[in-house]
Amino acid sequence: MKEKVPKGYSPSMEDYLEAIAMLCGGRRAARVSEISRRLRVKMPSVTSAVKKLSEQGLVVHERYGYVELTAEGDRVAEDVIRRHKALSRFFAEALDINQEVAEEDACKMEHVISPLSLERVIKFIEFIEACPLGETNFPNRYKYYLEHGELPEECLERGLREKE
Amino acid sequence: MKEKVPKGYSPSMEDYLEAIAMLCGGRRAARVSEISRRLRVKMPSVTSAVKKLSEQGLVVHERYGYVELTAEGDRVAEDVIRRHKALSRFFAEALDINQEVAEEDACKMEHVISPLSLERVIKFIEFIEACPLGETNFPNRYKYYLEHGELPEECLERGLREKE
DNA sequence: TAACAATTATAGCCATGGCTAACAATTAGT
DNA sequence: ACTAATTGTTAGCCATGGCTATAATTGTTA
Repeated sequence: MKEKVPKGYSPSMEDYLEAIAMLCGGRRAARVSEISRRLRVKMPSVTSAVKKLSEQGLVVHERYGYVELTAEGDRVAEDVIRRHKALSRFFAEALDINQEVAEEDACKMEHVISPLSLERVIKFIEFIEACPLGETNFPNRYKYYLEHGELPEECLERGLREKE
Repeated sequence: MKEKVPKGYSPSMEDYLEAIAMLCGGRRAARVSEISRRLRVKMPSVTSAVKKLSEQGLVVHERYGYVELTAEGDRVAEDVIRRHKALSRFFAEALDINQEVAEEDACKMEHVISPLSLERVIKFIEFIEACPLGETNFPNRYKYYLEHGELPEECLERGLREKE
């Protein structure tokens, strides 16, 4: 019972937890070599990170063996993944960015976004997906603007009407 | 002529450049103590950062004197500021996040966002500001959804119409 | 089962970027 | 002009998180 309660973890440690959770994928545990490959760091970096995480009670790891998340580690990892998914969906679906770049940006931003902004990003996606306005819906108009550099007709017409 | 051409700078160094540019604000140069206060780091941290920046040709600094950006330093700083402004406007105007949190998030994300995503964020703001649809415009609908947790009428009606 | 390959760990280095404590220069007050 | 306060620098510490080189363990296979 000496926990600092709602701790924050470094981007690096969050990356390790996320990678381990993805590798475990429900079933088996993760190997050091797998984590190393996934995060594109060398194995000694993984070993020392895992050591640190295990001292913090986030993973269990026996020498030359598997790496597994503890309940707490899993909780943290799932939260990172939640942030990641929200951001990558936002980039891909709302901003119309290709999947690869969307993932890359999500990977970096997931560590720094505030809880409030995260919730708003999620609301935003919910909203644009739940509000289906056919041809005139928001994503379509936005994409038209992206492609043509000009506003679509609907916007222009109404804009003019307002002005006079 | 030994430059690595389109270098990338660390978040920390970008923060220093940004702070110096803001403090110089066109006219006078910056003092170490000002940078220290603005970034909430101690003065020795500033001294060593400034030393590094001057080795990289981004600032000019004479002992016990002022810190000024070089042309190159100014170029980099302006780019950081551009990213910052785009992001904070996006958070504040598009996601309806209060100014303070918008600034905080922009401060962190400005260092990691990809050029593509940045451009899209800018386009996004341009779009929602340029497409004025009165009561039924996108920001209004989104804010309605934020406040009520329910889609506004326009969305619901059309959504139903589509289904049958 | 002995030896080799693959995997993992350890030791120890390096860069980054904070910090404190102590010292030095500059500026201001009298 | 002298001294005190302010400002800035230096030296040196620490944590983080990479890395290489080398050692240890495990698993496989002849």
